[in-house]
Amino acid sequence: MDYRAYIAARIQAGGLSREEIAEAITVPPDPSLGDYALPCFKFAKALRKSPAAIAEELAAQYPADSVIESVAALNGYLNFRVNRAGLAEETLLSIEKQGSEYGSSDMGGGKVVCIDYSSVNIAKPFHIGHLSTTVLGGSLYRIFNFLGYRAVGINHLGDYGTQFGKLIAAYKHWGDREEVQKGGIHAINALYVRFNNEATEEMEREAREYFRLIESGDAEANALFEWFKELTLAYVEKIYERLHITFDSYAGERFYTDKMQPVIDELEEKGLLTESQGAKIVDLEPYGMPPCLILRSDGASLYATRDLAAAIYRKKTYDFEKCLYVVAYQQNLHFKQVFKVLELMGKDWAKDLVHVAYGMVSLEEGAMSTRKGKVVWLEDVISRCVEKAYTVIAEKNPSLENKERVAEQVGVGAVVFGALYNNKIKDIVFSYDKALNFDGETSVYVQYTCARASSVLFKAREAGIARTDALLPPCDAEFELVKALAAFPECVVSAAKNYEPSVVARFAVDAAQKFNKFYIECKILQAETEAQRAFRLRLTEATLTVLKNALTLLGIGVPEKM
RNA sequence: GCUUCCGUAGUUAAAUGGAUAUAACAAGCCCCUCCUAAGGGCUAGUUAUGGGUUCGAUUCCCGUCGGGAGUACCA
Repeated sequence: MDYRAYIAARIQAGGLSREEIAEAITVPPDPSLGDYALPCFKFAKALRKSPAAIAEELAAQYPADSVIESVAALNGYLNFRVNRAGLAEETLLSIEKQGSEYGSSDMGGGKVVCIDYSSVNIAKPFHIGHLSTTVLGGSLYRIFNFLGYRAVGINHLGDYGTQFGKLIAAYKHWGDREEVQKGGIHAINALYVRFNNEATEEMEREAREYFRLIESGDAEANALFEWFKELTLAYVEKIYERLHITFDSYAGERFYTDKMQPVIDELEEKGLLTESQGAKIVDLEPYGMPPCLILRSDGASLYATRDLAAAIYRKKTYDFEKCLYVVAYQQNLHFKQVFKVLELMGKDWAKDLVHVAYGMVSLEEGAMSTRKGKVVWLEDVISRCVEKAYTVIAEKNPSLENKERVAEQVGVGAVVFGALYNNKIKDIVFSYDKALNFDGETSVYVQYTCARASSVLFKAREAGIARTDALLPPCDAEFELVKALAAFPECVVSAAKNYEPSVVARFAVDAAQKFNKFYIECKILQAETEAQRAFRLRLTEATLTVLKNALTLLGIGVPEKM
């Protein structure tokens, strides 16, 4: 039931449409005021009356019924109280019927949303800075699928550039096949770092030559490159598995090597390409932006050139309704330029390209720097969180089976949640202190709440208490919980609309807080009456379902016990 | 310089233009003969600054201050 529409249909005020009234209906800051409220200030001018008077009048006229039980005017607000049992019944039935699908919808109608995220660079291990794009993208992928879209996850590999020439040169000078095979990506990265620190003029020249060899299809150079790529992918896939991240495509920059020329031709045809300082550019001066570089003065393509080709390819291949780029705000200008160039090329779908920008990660001692060794590797953060989880479990619940498995869910969950809980645009200063804190507004809190609920339900089953569709008018704590659960579907929609998984993360904590208040205030198994116990068990089960759905959208597992 | 983002308790943050600005962490104090204390309760403490728009601004606009990012051949 859409309560806003229901209320709006029963109100006539100042010639406003029902939609406008429904839109204006809010939720009061304090539940003791009511469940819904209509601020009457907007009507004051048209009706030439004070908001307070209008509210009084509307309150007197409003036909209370079995859905909206009472109406009261206060401070220019019209406050509505819904029938608690009615809302509870509707919400519980809907959760019970839909189960793990509760909160999903078909609003996407099967339309495609491409999501470009994580985008690993060959030969570069993940540090903590790669976490945001990976888990934000991974969560958006799930959220859009949940809402009936067809999400296409794209890992736009960073597999093109002169750095790979450098890498091969470094390997040729200092590398050892066995060591690299054994050391994997960190061994490769060490070679690259060493090159940047120690390379001579001569080696720089070699690096450029190796890059040329890769480009011209030289067998040996390509074999080395492919080997580095394999080692990189083997490494990231392990991490993706732990984070529950998947992709539908690994088409990276190299994939577009042969797809750039047509774009350049098209730019030329459309008269957008001009020469400046020896380079080919698209002039964006009229739009207040620096030029978009398409070809360097030596004829080589650039980042923007490949992104243009990639966007066109994706539109052609997937016919997306939207294409999201989950990339740090550092690249705001780059995407503004690329999107603008596509618009100038007459691609009407350029408006469907969205740069989902997020904040930067630094360390307490400042910006990360691989060269200076100021770096926090992602796998280290994950292992430390999992270890901490294991330690806590061993201490608090020594008899728990599957300690490793639970520790993995808890530890990984904490890492993921830490990156998804706040607005994505916020910068993050990483610290182990914060990462390892499992108290308060964390995934651990939500998981713990789930474990409590599971435990109650388990004990009920053990005692042979059957599931029922018992319903009672909820008390305050019960009703606050019901309202929280009822809000989940619109939370998911809001998360998708704003490309903001934090909405779901915040929902999970809020619902968990409401459950814990209920859990403390209302005895479930030892309720006073059987009907009360049955209703509370029903509410507990529904809470568990919804919290699971929320955490699943974030890519976080839910242990039954912990 | 220009462009752009950000500025809320000691800290990290929340708040489609709405009522007394909301949580968590840290601090102090309480609560396990009772469904998991990774929990609950209590105390104390916040919108950088000056204008403007509005019945009403943390939110929108302009300025100032402070911080981040970007600003032509890296990605």
